[in-house]
Amino acid sequence: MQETEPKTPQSAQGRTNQKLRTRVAIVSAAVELMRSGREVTMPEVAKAALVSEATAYRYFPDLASLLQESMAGEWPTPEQALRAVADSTDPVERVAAATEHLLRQVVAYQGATRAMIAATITRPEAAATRPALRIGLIDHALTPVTDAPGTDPAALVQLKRDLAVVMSAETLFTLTDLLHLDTEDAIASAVHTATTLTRAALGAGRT
Amino acid sequence: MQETEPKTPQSAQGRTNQKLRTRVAIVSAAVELMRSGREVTMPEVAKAALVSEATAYRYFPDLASLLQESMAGEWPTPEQALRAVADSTDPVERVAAATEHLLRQVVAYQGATRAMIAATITRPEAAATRPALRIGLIDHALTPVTDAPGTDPAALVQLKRDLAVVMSAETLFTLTDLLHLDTEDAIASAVHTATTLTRAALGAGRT
DNA sequence: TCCTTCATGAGAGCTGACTCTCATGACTGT
DNA sequence: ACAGTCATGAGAGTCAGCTCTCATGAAGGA
Repeated sequence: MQETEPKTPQSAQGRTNQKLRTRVAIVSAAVELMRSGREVTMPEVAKAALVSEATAYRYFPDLASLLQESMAGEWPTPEQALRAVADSTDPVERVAAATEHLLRQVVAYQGATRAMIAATITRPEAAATRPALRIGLIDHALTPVTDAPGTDPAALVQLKRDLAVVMSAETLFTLTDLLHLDTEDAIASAVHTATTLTRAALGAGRT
Repeated sequence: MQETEPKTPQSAQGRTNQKLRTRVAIVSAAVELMRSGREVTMPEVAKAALVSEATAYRYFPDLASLLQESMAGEWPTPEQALRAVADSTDPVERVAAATEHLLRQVVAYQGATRAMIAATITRPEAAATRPALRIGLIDHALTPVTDAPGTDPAALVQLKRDLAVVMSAETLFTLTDLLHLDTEDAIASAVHTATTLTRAALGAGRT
């Protein structure tokens, strides 16, 4: 019951280039603003894109969608992110690298990420596309486990949930805003938490 | 350079009863609305308290403060929360109980909690008083460890950070909104994560 | 009892997330 | 080259979080 990709005005028909140009302009403006790390608002993006706010909303139903698409285009793929540990088959090491990468990205796009959480927390439905990034990273970090035999599938599912909670912007903000850790300590803490969970899950099945 | 407790209009001086009544009316209204689990807004609270919005803001600088104080007054103390495991000296068991309790409270006051996170995520400074609840619970759950000798202090600090991340509304919402778990599965998952971390931290110090 | 103090209400104002309408004019196919 | 389509802009409007001002009237002290 839905168009798939370009849900721009009048859904994918005629005047395609114009629409594409507009969409790109909006996303580019958003990306540029995001890179500053500051908060990103619709009015700001629209102004920077030389587009009216109304038009921006015609291309993206809400701020979250815009930020989501803009970030997705900027973030390295899981492969690129984990290039440093590409040769490693040690899940613990890979998860550590993935966690650190994820959190450093969040720090870099902190303002946009906060805006996204704010826009999403009171409308859970709008969060549908959010998990893509972390899930991709988690899965890729755990490929050595997934490929190899001998791991309890249920344990793997649980580990992924554990990591989805820990490898997150929410974790970063909990550590910095609530516990007042500085960025580096927060990242170190999260990495430690993630590796602990991974080690525990893959360690053994005694008792 | 600051008054300590009742930072009501004209800080604690004359007309004390009137001010107390007003403050209580506002908090009561907030509590009543919170109990419904629905979102809580300043205009709603003010109307329910038969007070103007301006007055509400005179007593509480922002929504977060109001919700914080209102929730704090409603939540069981750590002792009450962990009564069921009061006799237990097993940190794992106690942490499990604490986590489940915490998350069930969050579920009960879901709307207010979401509003609080929304109000807090884009203004980290305003989050100052938030961690009180979970930290209190965590500390109380870990008393058997704290009291007893033989645990690496650094490991304890790290465990508390781990748990501060996992025993949180953010965790619940990550699991329900992003991973689409239902409430019970989400709680079970978080409890599992918390116990895993506790067991790992207190298990031993090998390698 | 009078008078000062001060809590409060009413309401305007500002920002941001959205929504909706209406007129314009650029683009496209004929 | 004309005409109809449709992306877009402008702007008004709603709601919530907040801030600020001004007038009022009740509480409390003298």
